Amino acid sequence: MKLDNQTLLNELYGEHPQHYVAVDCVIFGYRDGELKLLLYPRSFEPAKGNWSLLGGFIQKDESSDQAAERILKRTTGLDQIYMEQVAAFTQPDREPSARVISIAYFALIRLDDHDEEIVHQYGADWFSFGDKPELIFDHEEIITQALAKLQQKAGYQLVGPELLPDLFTITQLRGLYEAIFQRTLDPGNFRKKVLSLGVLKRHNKKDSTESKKGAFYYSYEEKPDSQEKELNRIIKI
Amino acid sequence: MKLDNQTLLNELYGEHPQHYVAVDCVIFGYRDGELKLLLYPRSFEPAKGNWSLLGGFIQKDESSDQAAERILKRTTGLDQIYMEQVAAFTQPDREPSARVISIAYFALIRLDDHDEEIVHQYGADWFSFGDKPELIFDHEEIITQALAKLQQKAGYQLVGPELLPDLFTITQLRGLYEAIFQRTLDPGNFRKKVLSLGVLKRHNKKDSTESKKGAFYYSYEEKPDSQEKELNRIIKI
DNA sequence: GCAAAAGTGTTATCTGTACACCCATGA
DNA sequence: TCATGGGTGTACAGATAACACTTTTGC
Repeated sequence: MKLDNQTLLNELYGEHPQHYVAVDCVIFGYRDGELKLLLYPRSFEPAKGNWSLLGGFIQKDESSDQAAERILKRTTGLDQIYMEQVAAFTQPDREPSARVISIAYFALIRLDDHDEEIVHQYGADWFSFGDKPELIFDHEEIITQALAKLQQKAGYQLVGPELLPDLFTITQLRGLYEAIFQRTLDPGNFRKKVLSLGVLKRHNKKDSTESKKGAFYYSYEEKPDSQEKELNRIIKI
Repeated sequence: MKLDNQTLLNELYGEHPQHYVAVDCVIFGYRDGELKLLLYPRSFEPAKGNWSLLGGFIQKDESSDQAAERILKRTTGLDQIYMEQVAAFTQPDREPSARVISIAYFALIRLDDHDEEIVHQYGADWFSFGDKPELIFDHEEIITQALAKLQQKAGYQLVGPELLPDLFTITQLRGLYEAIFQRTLDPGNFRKKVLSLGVLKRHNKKDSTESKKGAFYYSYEEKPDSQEKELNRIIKI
């Protein structure tokens, strides 16, 4: 107990309670036409061993963004991951044994990039979105809201580069969008739509693993003036 | 200091710090064609007397939703107000003298409903959105994000009933939307769009204060099957 | 040759937008 | 009667969605 520090604070806000504040990360990945979710067996009580989102507590001098980055880095070995805040979850009884306020994030990571070693060292595993185990506390609800946020983001700008390799085909990109929006999309119309955004650059190499004809690889091209075009809707929700 | 309680918690999460967690409410109103904002002179140190959002600390057994409701009720006398979480603001130095995590909300209230007495008793005042004073801490940024959230909501469903009287004209509704989106909207097109949603009910009474011809009053009609239609976009952001 | 994905083209329909135009009425 | 906002109609541009069709190549 840091009583000295506590005393200082009491002069200002001392009559108010303090709370544990955690971050919980919904980590999305994509492989084989399916949206994946990284889940962990909880390593400490309560609910030790049950499947859970990746989480941790906010420390004294870090923001929730920093805490989420720190936790993600520690457990997956990756940094500079795309992350976005989802919402704060604050029901007093959302954890049974202590009151913990949770600030939820979603993160998008490339499945092939990331360090399998570190992930497995924590007993973590990737689950298909449609086939996930029962989760502790309100983590199911957190995931639902995280997916809604991801759909919203993906509806306004391409989420290719965060979840796919540097080079990808339009069909792979469509597969990703079908996974995110949980419905099929017309191949021709999708192709025209994403190419019209003007942010994809075609390469001369072809991918021949998924079709006999072979499909051109594309990469995401960072254009400083491409912002405006991106505001057009890609998928109408 | 509730040391006994503290000790219990320490068995689980004791090594982690705790934080003050506040809610800050961006309270929107609408009058005379302008979006309004309810601001308070801060009643306690630090920054006492400076203009600020309405805020307060989350107590032991309440959620942030409940805290926001409690604070709003205490200061405006109103309950059952539409409120929505905006985001958590967590920069460690966002307040200069102590670390306070803030969960921001926006609230929509009808300016004519609310109890002027209670509001003024706290020295609070309504400011036009375009003409607000300098605010403490990061409250400017909170307001920016709150407006973005409001625009998003208003783009997908009518925000008439929360901000306007029970009976309103289409022109008044358009004025509200013009204030929210900070741009002019075509009168004819706006009328057709909102009426096509099928959620407005025309009354036989007319309002004659704003035009010579007089305009029909409408009210919001709660239809159980109107959900689907509401998902159509009202304003393209 | 055939199947299967890649890629292009065509068309009907819907939506957004600009704007013309009549209506009702208080000043 | 005329200015003003209320309210309706029209017409064009662009986006959406369904789907036909052609290309390429491994089997």
